[in-house]
Amino acid sequence: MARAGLTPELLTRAGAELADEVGFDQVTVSALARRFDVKVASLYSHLKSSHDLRTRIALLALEEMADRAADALAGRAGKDALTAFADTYRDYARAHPGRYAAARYRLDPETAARSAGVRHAQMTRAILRGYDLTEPDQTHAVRLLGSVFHGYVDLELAGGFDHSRPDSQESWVRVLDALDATLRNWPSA
Amino acid sequence: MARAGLTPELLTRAGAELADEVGFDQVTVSALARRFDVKVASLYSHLKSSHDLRTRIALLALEEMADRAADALAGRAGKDALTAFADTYRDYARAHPGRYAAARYRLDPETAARSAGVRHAQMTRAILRGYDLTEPDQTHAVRLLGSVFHGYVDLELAGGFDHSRPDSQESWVRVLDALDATLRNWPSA
DNA sequence: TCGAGTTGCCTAAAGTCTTTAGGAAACTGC
DNA sequence: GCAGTTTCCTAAAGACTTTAGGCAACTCGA
Repeated sequence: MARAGLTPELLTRAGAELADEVGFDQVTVSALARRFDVKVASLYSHLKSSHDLRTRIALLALEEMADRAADALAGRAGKDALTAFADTYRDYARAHPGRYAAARYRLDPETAARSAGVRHAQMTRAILRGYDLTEPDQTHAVRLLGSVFHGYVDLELAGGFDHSRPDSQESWVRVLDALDATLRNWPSA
Repeated sequence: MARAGLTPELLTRAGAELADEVGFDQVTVSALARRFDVKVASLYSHLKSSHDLRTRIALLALEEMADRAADALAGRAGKDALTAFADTYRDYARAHPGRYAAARYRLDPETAARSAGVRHAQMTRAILRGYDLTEPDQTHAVRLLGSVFHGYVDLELAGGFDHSRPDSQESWVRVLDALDATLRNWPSA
């Protein structure tokens, strides 16, 4: 029988597409096998387990987001950098909801340390260089930014802002305005 | 054979405990049946489906959180109300991670409209009465608060702040300080 | 280019979970 | 105490995960 030419990378990309189409938690080894017209057991030559597949998709999503964020950040500083960064995050989530959910998949500490999650943290700190914060306030601010970005995008994706006025885009802009103001006037302890 | 005396309410409570012990996505009809020493099919006299079980747990969690938040809010205003509200949210999540995850389970619009989620929104608006915001800024602020609370708690629960200094409690306090300052000096459009 | 070794896909099978159908024992109320 | 209802059961089918073992299809050295 002709070989299908599967590789872990190919399966991961297809898994990411599947996630965007049907949701990250609907990504199964079975569904992926179906997509390649191959028996389920065959995939186990390339993937250790269902968890392995999910982890690979998560790492892919983190990489993609970090790459886009890095592009967006190039040559920007201050509020300009803040909004560019935040927008890539939100835009990615809306274009790729399954991948975004994947990026929130719980990784074990070693995997997380080797992931592009580290670059995210570095970029967040880079943005804060445009504001006048020193440790430990900078760390507090990193956590605030992470919370707002993740929280807003997550609620928006869950449909939380769907059926109320004003529309989400408007709130997003105003939330970023508020965040910028907060960073410029960070209250001391 | 003696009856087990199951009811949807009993099963929901047990499901919530199970969620806190093993995680919300590990809550299955099978595991619940095991816990009551009863065959799986028996539970289908009380629950429509696995989705029904999850929905009930979600509604329970939303109720519990709203009740605690209402208690915490009684007699408080301004920053005092803000932190009390935020703390009940975070404390609940840390004490009941499975239930907290359940509260984020996607409900269909009608169910959501009948859920305690509505009370959460009302309480958030009540807190903002202590600040000087009018529509549509109040709505933007509601969304900001929801994002920060949810985002922070979610990241913290995912272990995002585990292995770095300063500890999460300290950041939480400073984030709430910053949020209070933001609301007091909300930037106009 | 041909044989040896490796790899990739297969069948088979066991264990998990969900859900429905249909039956019998245990309750309920008249 | 009997009729009707409810609750739990057995049985079964369908989906997903994972492992074991087999054979065909590649790869490479001689």
